[in-house]
Amino acid sequence: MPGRYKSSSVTLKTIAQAAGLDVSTVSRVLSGSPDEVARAASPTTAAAVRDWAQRLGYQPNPHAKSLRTARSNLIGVLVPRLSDMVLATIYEGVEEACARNGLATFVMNTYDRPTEQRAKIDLALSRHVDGLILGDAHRDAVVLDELAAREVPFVLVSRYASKYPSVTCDDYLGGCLVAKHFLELGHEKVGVVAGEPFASTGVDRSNGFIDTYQKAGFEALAVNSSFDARGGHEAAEYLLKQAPELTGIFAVNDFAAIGVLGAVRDAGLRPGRDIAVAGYNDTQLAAELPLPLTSVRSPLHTMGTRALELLVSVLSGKNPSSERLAPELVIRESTLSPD
Amino acid sequence: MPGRYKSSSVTLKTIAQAAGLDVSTVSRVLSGSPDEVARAASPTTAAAVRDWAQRLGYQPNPHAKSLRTARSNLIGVLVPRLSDMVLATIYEGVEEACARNGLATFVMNTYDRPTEQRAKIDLALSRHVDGLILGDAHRDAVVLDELAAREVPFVLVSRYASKYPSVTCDDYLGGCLVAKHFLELGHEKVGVVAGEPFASTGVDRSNGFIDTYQKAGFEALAVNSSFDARGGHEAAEYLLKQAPELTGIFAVNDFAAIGVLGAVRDAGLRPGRDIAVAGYNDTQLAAELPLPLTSVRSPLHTMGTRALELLVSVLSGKNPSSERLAPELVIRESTLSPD
DNA sequence: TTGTAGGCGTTATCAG
DNA sequence: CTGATAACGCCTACAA
Repeated sequence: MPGRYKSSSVTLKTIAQAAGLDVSTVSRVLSGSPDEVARAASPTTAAAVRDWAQRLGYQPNPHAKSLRTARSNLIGVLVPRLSDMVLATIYEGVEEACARNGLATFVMNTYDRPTEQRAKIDLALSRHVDGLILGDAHRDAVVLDELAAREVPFVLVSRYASKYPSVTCDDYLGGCLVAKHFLELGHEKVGVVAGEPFASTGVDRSNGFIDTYQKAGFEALAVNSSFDARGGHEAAEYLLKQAPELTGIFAVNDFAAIGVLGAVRDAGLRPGRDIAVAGYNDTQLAAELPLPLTSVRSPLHTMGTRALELLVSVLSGKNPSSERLAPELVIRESTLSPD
Repeated sequence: MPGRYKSSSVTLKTIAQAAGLDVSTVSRVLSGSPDEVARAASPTTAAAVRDWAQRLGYQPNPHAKSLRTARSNLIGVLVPRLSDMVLATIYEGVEEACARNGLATFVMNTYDRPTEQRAKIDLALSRHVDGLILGDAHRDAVVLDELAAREVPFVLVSRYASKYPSVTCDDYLGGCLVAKHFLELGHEKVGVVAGEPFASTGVDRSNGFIDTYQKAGFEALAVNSSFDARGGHEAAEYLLKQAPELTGIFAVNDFAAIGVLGAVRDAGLRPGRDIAVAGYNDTQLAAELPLPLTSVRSPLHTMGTRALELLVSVLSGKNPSSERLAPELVIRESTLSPD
């Protein structure tokens, strides 16, 4: 019996013996809902059972329970990578909501690679999770279609795809907010560091920005990038070479924006003075950078909790609709009026 | 039967019927080690069983297995917070190593609060994890002592405490490396943003730095801080007010260092020219900042994998010794020779 | 209101 | 080498 430790091996049997009752009676008291119990056991025995359970420190064995009920109270969570602070913060919300609902999670990184996505999904399913929260959805929803075909309950978070239930930020609106801000400042030549084309986040943020500029009669220059600092750096280098006359750059992610700041400085420009830079997500870092960064705040923690609640609702057989949370522009020194 | 989906309900029984064998035989083939099988089943039946298992897509039910064997192949992982890129990267290593060992993890945030630590430990134990990896150890090891008293197998990662098995970076050495670098550059008046006093990481890094300076005949000024950008900002403000003549500041964490950069700029100083700034962990960000940051690289991913391997070794009844990985100084523009 | 009797899918012990 | 049998802890008809 290797690997054992003093776990509470207090079982229903233990309590039954202590209370001089049958195991089934004990089970009824301990697992039923309040009113179920009321109808199935006398108040005195119920009290006695609960008392013993408390005193002995009874903890139901989750494996036995899962085996019996075919429900594991386990949720699989897939993210591109947890070392992306954005997803990690969303996960904090998921975890909190899980705790409230008596659920636990398996979190796994998929690095936005479809093979990994499939592999990790299978891993989660082999552990018999009740459902999945996917933070790594691609716009072409092939993996999701497969999942739906297997009738696995799942919800998306952060990114949406096809018509699957999701909790996202209104990224299009977020992009518009930045564009309006830039326009008010008088920036006419602007660029967008647009993120990965397979993620709805980057695409919507860029489109919101670009469309708003178009309506105002200007063309915004866009280029894709990875969501990290390096990606932002490279993309901004490209933009500045392509169009040195730019006076504003919107990066769809704070980390990319940091890379943009670096590239701007490398080009001999003063971010905030010569060129406005804005990011997205209002990461903790944004406010604390040497040059505080204008950014769109998205309710990351809330997205996590709502995603879990959405999944719970799906698991209970409902067919809830997706949710889109409101972004908010936070203006800081990285966007000032041009000289 | 709510919340069910097409899970592979192929059981041993299914295979036994298909192959015309007994369940116990099938089990022996499918669960034993290669040589155990060789002694317990004829090659032909073994092949047949494996063939059917493959063809039917058999997946053992982890709950049944856990119930029977009292081993869950589940690991609990506690971190201060996953939105700290450092811990998230360590976790990536843990996850990878888990996958290799057929294990899965529950990751939980404890926010460095002892009550949360205890609560999350209990949560993990109630799920019958086989062991724990703790990334949130405090130097006063009270929670750990409790855990040890309950004979729960666990290892520490990132931080160490008391004599419990751990995988860490040689943080003291890391601090020394920075000090030597600063000394070579001719900095005599220096400060340390030392992080939280309850974390061995911050303490060791500071001490390594301070001791090296002391040996060289100089006094380094130290102040505690939280590990994030805001903490670094506040700490640096304090240091610069206390001793405006400082020409170098070592922050024990890259995020704190970013805060330091901001404070330095706020004070009208040019980081990298007027004052050297160094961080720790060589986060992705360090290289991409507008002013690239000198930092000590710690093998985060490896720390994660080694921690899991250490735990596996503990679980197999061994008494392995702790491991301390080597840091490496990465010099960038934030530390140049003083004018 | 309580007790009895399976069975969820596995593994382990015991005969044959 | 293989098959019967029991048990892990829990839930739930069904019967009393």
